[in-house]
Amino acid sequence: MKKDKISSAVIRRLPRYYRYLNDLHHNGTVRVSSEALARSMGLTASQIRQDLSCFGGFGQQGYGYNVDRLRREVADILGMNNRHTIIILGAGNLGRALIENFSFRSSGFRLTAAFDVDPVLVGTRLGGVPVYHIDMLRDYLKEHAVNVAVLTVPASVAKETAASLMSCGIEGIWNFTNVELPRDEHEDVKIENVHFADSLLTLSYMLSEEKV
Amino acid sequence: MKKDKISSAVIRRLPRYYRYLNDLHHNGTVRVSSEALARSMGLTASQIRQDLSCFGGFGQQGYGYNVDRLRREVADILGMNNRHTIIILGAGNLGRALIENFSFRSSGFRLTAAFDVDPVLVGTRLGGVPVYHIDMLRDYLKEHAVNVAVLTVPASVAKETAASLMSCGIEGIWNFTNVELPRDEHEDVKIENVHFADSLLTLSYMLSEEKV
DNA sequence: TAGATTGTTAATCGATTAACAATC
DNA sequence: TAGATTGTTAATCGATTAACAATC
Repeated sequence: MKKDKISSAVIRRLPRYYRYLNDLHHNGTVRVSSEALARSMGLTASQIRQDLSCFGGFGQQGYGYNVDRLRREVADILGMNNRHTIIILGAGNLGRALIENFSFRSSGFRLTAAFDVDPVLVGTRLGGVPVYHIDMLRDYLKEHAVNVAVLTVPASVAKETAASLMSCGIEGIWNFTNVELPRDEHEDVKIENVHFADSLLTLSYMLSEEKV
Repeated sequence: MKKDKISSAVIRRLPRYYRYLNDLHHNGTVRVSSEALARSMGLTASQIRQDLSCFGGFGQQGYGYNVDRLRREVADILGMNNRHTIIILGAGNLGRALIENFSFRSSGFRLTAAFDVDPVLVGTRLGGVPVYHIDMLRDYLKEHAVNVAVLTVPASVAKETAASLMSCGIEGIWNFTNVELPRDEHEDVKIENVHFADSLLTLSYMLSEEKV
């Protein structure tokens, strides 16, 4: 599916392109030039054209880009049409916040189940999905094709839960614990970390910059 | 406080250095070489020495770095000793997850209050902090020195809430809404975005890479 | 056709890696 | 002292920006 290796700098910008294009689309904007898009995103037109040309020529000389077409192309590049299935491990506040308020669908994922150890939660439904006991995880994964797991368990059980997921053949982990997950022999598992503390510390750094 | 302008690539790595150094410290490790740290973090020793030398010489030839000393230096560079004060706007699931499970203290922040519009929550306490009605925000900010606000409100009110914070002189916003916040005339406000969707889409991209 | 804007090649800039003298 | 490892300078690599011919 991929020609050359795309640099991670480009990849990290793709979701942001998608977000802006989606907004433009919902505003009813039909065409956009690299110049105009660059201005609104705070990038250079050159960079946008360079980035997009990694994947093909989506524009037209003298016209620019068709917003809807480009939006769909970017969605496709991001794999948003791959009907990924996702489950969530840990239905505490954070897990619940994601289940109830995050639109997995908008990113092309179908959330099918949540897992927790709390007897009060197990057997209930949250935001439309059933909550199972975490002991049922292996059986569930055997019977359902699941690509990705969201890890919102306590840090103390993060590593073992991740190991269990990997041994069941999970393809990706969206990790919200502040634990660095070892891949061990499962080198092919994709891990995307959301490190809240790293993010806040970056802000902390920015606050003390240029003071004095 | 800063000599030359530090590149954002370096800054983004600092919290990760802190995390690893903190772990080493808690393991009782006293010294570490750039070589050993690089191996465990998946970087090159050169890069670590280069990064750290932006801020000064914290190591010693023939020995390496004293873990505790370096950890404290990095903490200081990150501004973790600046006793920042933080409030949180929006005490829904995500806000509550942060209030109850995220250790602001470990990042050098003191969480002092939460704000929401839900009459059931207003007047109560969550995780040790009082919940006020969001109408009290301006008054609260007048009477208390607050550096940073966490934005966990619904997307529909994100922009106006941010504008209100900025007009009250907030220094930083930790933004969890999927809305791009305009700075308008408050150019000096630091904004750190946590875009869940961008993160998940990056994972989605990685999943479809190298397939075929 | 004339004007606008792409895709791409070349030039520049910045970040990472390599090398090594300094020195603990 | 000999060995280890830093901090820094130089070399390389990669990413961003500039320029422009192609063309809608």
